[in-house]
Parts: sequence; C-alpha cells; structure tokens
Amino acid sequence: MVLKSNSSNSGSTKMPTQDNFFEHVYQVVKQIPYGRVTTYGAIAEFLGSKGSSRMVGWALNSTKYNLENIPAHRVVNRQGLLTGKRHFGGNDTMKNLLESEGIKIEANKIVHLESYLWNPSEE
DNA sequence: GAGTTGACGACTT
DNA sequence: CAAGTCGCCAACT
Repeated sequence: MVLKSNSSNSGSTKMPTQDNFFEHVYQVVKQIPYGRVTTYGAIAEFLGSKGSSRMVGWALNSTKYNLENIPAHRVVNRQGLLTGKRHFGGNDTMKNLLESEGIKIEANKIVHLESYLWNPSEE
C-alpha cells in the first residue's frame, strides 16, 4: 500500500522515524506558492535524489492517502503536462485548480511553464 | 530475497 | 515527429 500493511512490522530495526522521503516531498509541495508550479525533477533534485523523479511521483501518490493540504496539482512533469490529472479522478479537476490560480492550460499542458516554475530552494 | 511497479526524464530508433 | 528503451531509487507483492 500504500497503506501500511501491517504485518510487516519488522519489528524493528528501523522504524521510520517518519517517512523521510515522503514527508520531505510533502513539505516541499505544500510550500509551493499560489499561482506557481514545480516539476517532479526539480523536487527530486532538491531532495538529493536527482534523476529519480519517479520517486517524487511515487511520494505524491501517497499524498492522497495522507489527505492534507498538498497541492499536488501544482506539480507537473518537465513538459508542464498534467500527467497526474488521471489521479485526480480523471476529470479536469487538476486543470481547473490550476486555472483558478491564474495558470493557463492548453491541451492538459501548462502554457509558459517557465513563467510559473517555482524552485524549492526559494522556499 | 527477488521481481514488479511507478503522478518521470532523457536518449535512441 | 512518434514510439520504444534505459536509467533512477524506493516501495510493494
């Protein structure tokens, strides 16, 4: 799961103090300012796992299980494509949210992504 | 412990 | 220009 499977508790050895990776991603995403977006790659790089943007997407996936104020809709891929929209129910929820923030979307893609791009280090 | 999956990214065919 | 392939790294089965 994404949901914690019990059984596993290994008992020990490592208890995650708190899922670092995920928590880290959450915090970064939560800090994305209104009207701004960021990319998986940027976050991955910021986390130090540069190149493993997949992990970011993975972490984001848990986002919905965590239900928090995580604006996952502000995270898009390198092309500014709303790849994650399918995880929002397959509707245009994501697009709507972004547009309501003043971001222009065209063909499920952010227009002038560079203009909206936000750097985690700016946080 | 090994194999599959994944909201990506960049390169190659 | 579109589709396929490899690479990253961590979690899940």
